[in-house]
Amino acid sequence: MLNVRALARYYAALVDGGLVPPPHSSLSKPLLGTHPHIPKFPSENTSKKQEVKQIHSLLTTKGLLYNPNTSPKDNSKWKTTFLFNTLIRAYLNFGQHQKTLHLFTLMLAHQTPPNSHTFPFIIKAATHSCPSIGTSLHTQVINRGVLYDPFIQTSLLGMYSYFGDLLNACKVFDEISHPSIVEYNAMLDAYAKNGNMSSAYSLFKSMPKRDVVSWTSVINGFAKNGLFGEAIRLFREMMLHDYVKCCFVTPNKATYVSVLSSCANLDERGALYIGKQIHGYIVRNEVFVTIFIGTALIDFYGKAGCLSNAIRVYNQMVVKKVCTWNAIISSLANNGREEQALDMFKKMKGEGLCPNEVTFIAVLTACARAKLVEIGLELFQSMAGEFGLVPIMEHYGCVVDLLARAGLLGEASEFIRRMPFEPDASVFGALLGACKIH
DNA sequence: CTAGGGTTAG
Repeated sequence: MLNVRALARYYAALVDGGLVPPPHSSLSKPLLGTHPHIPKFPSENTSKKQEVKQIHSLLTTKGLLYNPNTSPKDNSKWKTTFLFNTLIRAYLNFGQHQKTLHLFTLMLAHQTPPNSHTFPFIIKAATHSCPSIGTSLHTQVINRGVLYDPFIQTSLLGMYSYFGDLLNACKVFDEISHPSIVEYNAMLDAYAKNGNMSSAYSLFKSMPKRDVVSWTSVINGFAKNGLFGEAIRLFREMMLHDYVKCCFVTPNKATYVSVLSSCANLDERGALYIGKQIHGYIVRNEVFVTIFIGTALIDFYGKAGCLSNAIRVYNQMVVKKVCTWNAIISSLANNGREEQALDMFKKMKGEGLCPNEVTFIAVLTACARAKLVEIGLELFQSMAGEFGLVPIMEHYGCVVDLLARAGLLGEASEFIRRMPFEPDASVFGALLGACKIH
C-alpha cells in the first residue's frame, strides 16, 4: 500500500529539484535510474517530467486516483484529493498548464472534491492559459464556498491582474475584509503591473505595515514604468526608514535587482555613483551574488561604461546562465569591443548553453557596430536554422542596421521589403539613421 | 501539499 504522505514528499522533492530519495512504497526504486543533484541541464528537467508522468500512470493503474471505492477506509476521500493536489502541483511546476487544468476536470468527473488547497494551483494554471477559464474558476470557488480563503483570494487577484483586468482585481481586493500584508502586496503589484503607479503609491502609503516585498513591489513598479528616478528615491527612503525607525526592512535579492536595473537605465550621471554604492553595500554585507544580482550588476556597469567592472563581476560569478552571458555580450558590444563580444558568444556555445532571442539582439548589434556584414547575416540565418528561434521585429531591425551602417542601403531596403510583417518605426529608424551617415 | 516582489533586448 502506498504511503500517501511520503509519496507527496517525494513529489515535492521532484518538483523542487530536491535530493530526497523516494519513500518506502512500491516506488522505492528510482523510476529512471539515478537521482540527479542540482539540475544543470534542461534534459534533467525533462527526465523528471517523465517521472511525474510515470507516477501518474502508476497511480491510475493501481486504481488510487480514479477508483476511490476500492479503499475500505473512510478517509480515502481526502487522500484522493490530496493525491490529486500533489499531482496537479507537479504538472503545474513543469509548466504544463493544459495538463493541470485537464487533471482538474478529471478530478471533478470522478467525484473527488477539490479543497482550498486545490484552487491556488488551478488558478495559476488558468492564469497562463485563458481568461474565460479563469472566470469560470472564480464561479467554482464561489459555489464551493471557499471564496474567503486568503490563498485563493490572492491567487484570483493575481490572475485578474495578469489579464490586465484591474477592475476585477480591485473588486477581489475590496471584498477582503481584513487584508493581510500578502494581499496588500498582491494589490500593489497589480497596480504596478497595470501601469497605475499613483494608485500603487497611495495604497502603499496607506498600508498599516510594510515589509520588504511591499517596498520592492513599488520600487519595481516604478522601474517597470520607466520612472527610474522614483524607484531609486524610494529605495533610499527604504534604507533611511530602516535606519531611523529601527524597523528592520532590509533589502533582499529582488530589491537589489530592481534598484540596480533602475540605476542602469537612468540617464543621469548620479546613477553610476548610486549603483556603485549599492554594489559596495552588497560586498560589505556579504550578500550572495545570485544569477539575478550578478546579471543586473553586469548590465549596470556595462550601461554605465565601466566595462572593466562588468567583466570583473562576470569573472567572479561561479554559476552563469544565458541571461548572464547576454548581459556581458551586450556590455562588450556597447563599449566598442565587438570582436570580444562574438568570442564570448562562441565560448557560451562551447559551454553547452543555448542562445535565446536576447542573445541574438546582442550579437547582431555587435556585428552591426563592427560592420561584420557576412557574419551578422550568417548569425541571423542560424537563428531559425540551428537554434529554432523565430526572429521578431527587433532582430529584423538589427539586420537593417547591420546592412545600412555598412553602406548597403539598397540591400537594407530590399530586406525591409521582404520582411514577413509590417516594419515599425525602429526598423525605418535604423535605415534613416544610416542614410544620414552615408 | 497552498498566496506577494526579481536579471539580459537599437
